[in-house]
Amino acid sequence: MNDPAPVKKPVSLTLPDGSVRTFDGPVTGLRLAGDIGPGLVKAALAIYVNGALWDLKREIDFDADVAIMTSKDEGALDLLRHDAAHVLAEAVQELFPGTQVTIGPNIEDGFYYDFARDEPFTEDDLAVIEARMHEIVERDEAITREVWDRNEAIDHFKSIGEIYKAEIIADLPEGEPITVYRQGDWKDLCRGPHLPSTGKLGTAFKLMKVAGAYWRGDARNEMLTRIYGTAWRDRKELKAYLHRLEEAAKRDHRKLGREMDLFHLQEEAQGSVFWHPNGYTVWLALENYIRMRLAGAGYREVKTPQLLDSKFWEQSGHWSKFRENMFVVPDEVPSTDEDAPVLSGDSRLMALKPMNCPAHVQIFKQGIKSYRDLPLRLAEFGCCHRNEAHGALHGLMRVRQMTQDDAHIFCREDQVTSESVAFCQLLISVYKDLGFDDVQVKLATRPDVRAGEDAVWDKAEKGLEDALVAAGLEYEVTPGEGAFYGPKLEFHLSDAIGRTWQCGTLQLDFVLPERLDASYIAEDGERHRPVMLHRAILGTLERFIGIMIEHYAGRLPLWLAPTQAVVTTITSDADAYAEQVCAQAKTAGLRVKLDVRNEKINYKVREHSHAKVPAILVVGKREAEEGRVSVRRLGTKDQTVMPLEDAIAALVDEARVPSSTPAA
RNA sequence: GCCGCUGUAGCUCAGUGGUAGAGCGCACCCUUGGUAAGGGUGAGGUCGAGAGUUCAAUUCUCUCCAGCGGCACCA
Repeated sequence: MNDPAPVKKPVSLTLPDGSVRTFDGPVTGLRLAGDIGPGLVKAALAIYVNGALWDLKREIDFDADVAIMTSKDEGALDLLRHDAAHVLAEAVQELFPGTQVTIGPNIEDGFYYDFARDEPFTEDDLAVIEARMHEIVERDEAITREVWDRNEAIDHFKSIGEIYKAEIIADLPEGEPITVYRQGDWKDLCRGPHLPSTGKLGTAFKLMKVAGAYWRGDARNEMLTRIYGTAWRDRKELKAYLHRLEEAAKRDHRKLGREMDLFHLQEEAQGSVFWHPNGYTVWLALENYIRMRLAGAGYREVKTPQLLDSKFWEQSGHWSKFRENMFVVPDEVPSTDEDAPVLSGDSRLMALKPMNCPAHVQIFKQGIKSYRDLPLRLAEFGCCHRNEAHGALHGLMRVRQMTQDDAHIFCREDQVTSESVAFCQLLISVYKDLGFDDVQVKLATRPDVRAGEDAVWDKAEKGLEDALVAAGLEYEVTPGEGAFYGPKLEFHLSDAIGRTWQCGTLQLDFVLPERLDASYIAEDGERHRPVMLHRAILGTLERFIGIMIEHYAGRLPLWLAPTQAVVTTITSDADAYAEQVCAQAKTAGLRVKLDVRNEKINYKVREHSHAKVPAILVVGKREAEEGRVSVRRLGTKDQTVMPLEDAIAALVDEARVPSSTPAA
């Protein structure tokens, strides 16, 4: 029996300008482009069909709103980068037979592909692979989409030794079409869409680095070898991107920390910071600012022990949940005999605190608390130690000894929302004072394994959400990412190269008060559990200062700058006057240094500019005679000559701590 | 912790199977110069640590340590 000839149904496509083109049957994006103009065939990369992105060579057999994507479109880069990942994979499999492909998505600024190979790639391989990628682009291999049967696909990929691909297919939801993209002799399972041919990728790509990455992002799985690359529309964009990376490297807080003499790290205390006088000046300015803001928001500052007995941590739950991150110390007098073992026998175990919360609960528990005492807000610049994995350490951003601007709010359940709102408002106000407007906010909701009843979680999550809305914050929900004891808000800031770091946080906790038996007497005369809010604005002083250095490229606002002004001379004739200027500025409360070295003014200006000193007060014979100073501000070449008093007054005004009341 | 790379003077980096070099910085001398490097002289290095190969190792091999880039973890 013959199939009846398919009835050709006309297809009408509506273009973005509203015009409609009708074809006598199914039509590809490519044909539509040709119908519109030959230039478009060349420029077209893919086509939007009712909002979904399709391959140009896929037949459209129904009426639809369409838009042809060219490299100018937003989203074109994603497509380009995804194709670059495929070309990378093809190149790798050509060059290194037996290498398995896994996944290769586009990411911000580029793409990567994870390969399974006994021998990991090294950076030397990149040049060879990249050269092969260029060949594949030159071959201009046609890329075609095929829909496969699920089981056939699994069998096929298994048969060619691609067990990861087979696993991916097996895990795809039933009913999801299995699409395989063929480019030349090479093929890969992929959702698509893709460019019509490899030639469309162009030459504006570059392989950047190799790295290890766990299969499916799980450390229990085997490690794959990942190749990162970047891809752009044209060479000019690629060059601009590489330039951007170079510029970002100049703002690296580790580099600036050295250049500005702020801090250093050394291997005998890895992960713990040696703060130099300059850096600690910034620290103190920031800490005092936060101290002022907290006092204004009704917090009381406390200080709790560093070293606590292991039984304390057992009670808090840290011993079972967090011990691998804790520094444990035996409480024993070490042997003074050089040849004897340092420690012997069985001593009690102590641990350096990794968090402040259990200690704050102890303060709460002293005496009997009434509902009238709530909310009780206990703040501490708490120095904590966490034994972070070696590979996690990163300058100031990830350390082992950290000082949090920590506080715990003990309150009634009905106070959770108002406390959360107040916290968000405080946080935003602080970030604004510190120059950060661009904050990524995440609401991490209940994880699968959790303590507490769902009704409580409902309330807690809603409380946090309400707080975000009340504070006018945009946020993203990260489901399942909350702590086991409660949901949390995370406030992320970006570093110089776009990596984001969590700084502020607000976590609701219904578990710890229970575990440590904290209670208050309510109006009904009964004992009730308080709710605990763990919260930090900066997160840790270390990380926040690291972020600030990069954010400001070292050019800290005057109130935070270690040295606010340098007074320097043209010739030694003005030394006496310079000393007077310096003394007067100091008296006015400025952090000022005197530089009367026998060096040329060019040299001294250059040096202090490199050190990121915000203001240079140059004095020569003329200024000395007139009681004036020549002010040169960092980042400009301008010089303003003004009376000494005016210059000092202006600097003092600018150096005022934000949100502080001006001196009367 | 896992994968890759790196480790030479205070900093940035060159270099070599026969124990090392530059620029900047530093010290001293000359220079008193109006807003991003004035000139000269000099002092600095167990070439990350340990083992191995070798007549000889900073150089080659192995182990360890640390740093860097990712992954995982996380403020």
